Amino acid sequence: MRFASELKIIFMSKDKNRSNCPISCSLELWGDKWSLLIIRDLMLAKQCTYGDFLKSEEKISTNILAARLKTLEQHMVIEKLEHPNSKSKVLYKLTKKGIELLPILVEINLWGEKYYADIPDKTKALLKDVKKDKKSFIRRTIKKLDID
Amino acid sequence: MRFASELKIIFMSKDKNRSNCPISCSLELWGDKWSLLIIRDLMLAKQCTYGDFLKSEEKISTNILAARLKTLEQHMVIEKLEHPNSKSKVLYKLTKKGIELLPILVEINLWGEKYYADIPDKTKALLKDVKKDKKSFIRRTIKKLDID
DNA sequence: TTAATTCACTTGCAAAACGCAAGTGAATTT
DNA sequence: AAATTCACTTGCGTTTTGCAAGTGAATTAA
Repeated sequence: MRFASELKIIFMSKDKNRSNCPISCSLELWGDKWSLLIIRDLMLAKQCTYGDFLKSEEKISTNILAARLKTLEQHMVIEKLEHPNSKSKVLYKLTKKGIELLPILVEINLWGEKYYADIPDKTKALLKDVKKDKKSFIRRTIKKLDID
Repeated sequence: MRFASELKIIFMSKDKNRSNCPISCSLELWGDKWSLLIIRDLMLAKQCTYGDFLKSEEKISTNILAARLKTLEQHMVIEKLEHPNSKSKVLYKLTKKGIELLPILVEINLWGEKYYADIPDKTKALLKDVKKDKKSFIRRTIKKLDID
């Protein structure tokens, strides 16, 4: 099935967009309940293994995780790296395109903080930092993520 | 069924969240391929009828639209108004909570503009304005949406 | 050196969500 | 009075999700 499924990607590359609206196009790629959580994990941890994602609080199921990782990789939002000291482990990290989703995640975080209760202390602390100087927070975080 | 379905909202209010992460909670509410397009339409048009949403380029199907409008209303992101000169029409508009999604939509728009081609001229013009002064754009747009 | 464990996935299957087309009843227009 | 518009609802086939169990390669433990 390897070859067949790769052909599928090349020739049937998920037909036409609904529209050229950048919001609509973006949602077609990562507009679901899981993709941005994967991105979030990578923003916080810089690099994650498959198992790391599974350990996250929201308990994504393994088949969904595999599917999301595949399409995010196909669309170059994330990339795979080989683990420095293990052939059986795989490292995932954000590409530049993925890192640039940070401002979106920041705004979602701020909105969510305003309308949901019992925000974890760790998140609160982070958002306090964000609110002190949003631009600087984003610049600093991107810098951290950018270095290999 | 009116009363029964309202009881359902009160007593069976869609059990537990996956986590208290504000991103995760936000995605549970509007993390799908359609909700933010409804919000987008309301940001641009200020008020929409049911039919207006159906006319949007992305062609949401009517049952999905009805479902999304219901949950967005239940969570007080949008509200219904009676149409000034027709009993058969319904007007939808954003609440304060909904209006405050604007920064998220702006960032999605900017990201999407960067990574997708053939962005409509109207959107390009809007984003040019955004990039000139993001804060001012958001302030002005919120002001416009706020006035009844 | 072999057996157990870990790792990144895949597979099967039931349940839920989606997408399309057609239908409904009240309000409005012709 | 009849036709049309309006905001939905309903039915139904297809797709996606979520859960549990399985797979094979790599690593660790015995």
